[in-house]
Amino acid sequence: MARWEPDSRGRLEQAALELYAERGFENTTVAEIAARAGLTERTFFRHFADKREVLFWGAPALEELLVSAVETAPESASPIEAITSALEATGPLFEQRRDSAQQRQLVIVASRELRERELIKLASLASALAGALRRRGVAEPAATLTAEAGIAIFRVAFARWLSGIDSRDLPQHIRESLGELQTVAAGR
Amino acid sequence: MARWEPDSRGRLEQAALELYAERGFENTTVAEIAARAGLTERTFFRHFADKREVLFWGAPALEELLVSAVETAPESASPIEAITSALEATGPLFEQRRDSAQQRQLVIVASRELRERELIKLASLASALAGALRRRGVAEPAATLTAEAGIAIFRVAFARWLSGIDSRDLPQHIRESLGELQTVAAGR
DNA sequence: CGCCGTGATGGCAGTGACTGACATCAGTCT
DNA sequence: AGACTGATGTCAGTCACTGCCATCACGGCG
Repeated sequence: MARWEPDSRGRLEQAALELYAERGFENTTVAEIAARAGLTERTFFRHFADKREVLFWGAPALEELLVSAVETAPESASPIEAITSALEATGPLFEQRRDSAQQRQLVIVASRELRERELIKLASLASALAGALRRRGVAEPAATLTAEAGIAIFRVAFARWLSGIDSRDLPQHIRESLGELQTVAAGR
Repeated sequence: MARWEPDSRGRLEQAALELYAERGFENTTVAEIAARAGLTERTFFRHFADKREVLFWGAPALEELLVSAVETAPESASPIEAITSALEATGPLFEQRRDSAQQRQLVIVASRELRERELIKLASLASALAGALRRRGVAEPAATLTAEAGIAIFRVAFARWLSGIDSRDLPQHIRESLGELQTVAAGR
């Protein structure tokens, strides 16, 4: 028999999400999260750098997916097209877990500290995307501007998709937000 | 005679910037900042909500300036034009203090916590700009997308201006970044 | 003239996030 | 069997941040 229950990291993630949702991020202590997971505070900090990070374990995989999608986009695709199609490729990753994504988003928007953390994750994503564009031969500042525009598109599309304002799927929202951005950028 | 030296808030800002620059944000305690300003830790927290906020006292004025510039832009101006011209209007505000803006930016970039705080300030700016656009009759999601695009333009332009890569002034960099964004958005 | 309210500050105890050092011990390797 | 490893626990310590109460120059007011 194993010495400890398995998947302590997953139990910590689960416990943290539950508690943040129940009583809010600010009103939850790390000791409480650890207790619910049957562990101690010290162990929490061995798995996560801080109290916020426990909600963002998916970021590295998302970044990897996006970057490789940009890198494998057809040579002929324009920068904004490469970024947009990469964003669309994240559809399956989110569509399955719409409910949990929604709950997580509710928790994040309810806390300033968590919003800050989300923003820096998105900024890191933008920076990685800009790097991938540069590897495709896109010069600065076009690479950075395109990546930032892509993140803006994603933010708007993701929010609309989560709000369930209509029944379109995430890639459709992304495509539509791209169109909107192109319209406003053109000065219409 | 005054009971205390005047401008304790300003002294705290000054001391904090100096110490963050000298030994880094992480290696500076609030007690040290307060001591250099001839005050106590408790007083620091009466003036600033936390250790990061001391670097961002200019944000409300910037937001006010940008919002009123958007609101007073000519009726005929397109949304992106209204935002861009508002951003250009911040030129004088920064041009005078280029050196201190540069030092401040060095401090911010060196610390993850400070970068997070900067990002949420910019996001709050974007949200305020989107609100101003809506008051001009711009619908969602165009308002949000235009505001976010404007912030991206500003970030790129500001960084290039600070880097001193050439001798153009901030409004010129903003105008140029707008052009770049329009080019990449169009799919070129 | 003397009393009183006000506002900025200091002092102090307490909570909670996070860290470093060391101990424990089931399972594994040799 | 004995050494080794890796995940966990224990504990003390630092520091950000908060609540509460004390202090006291200043300005007004009777």
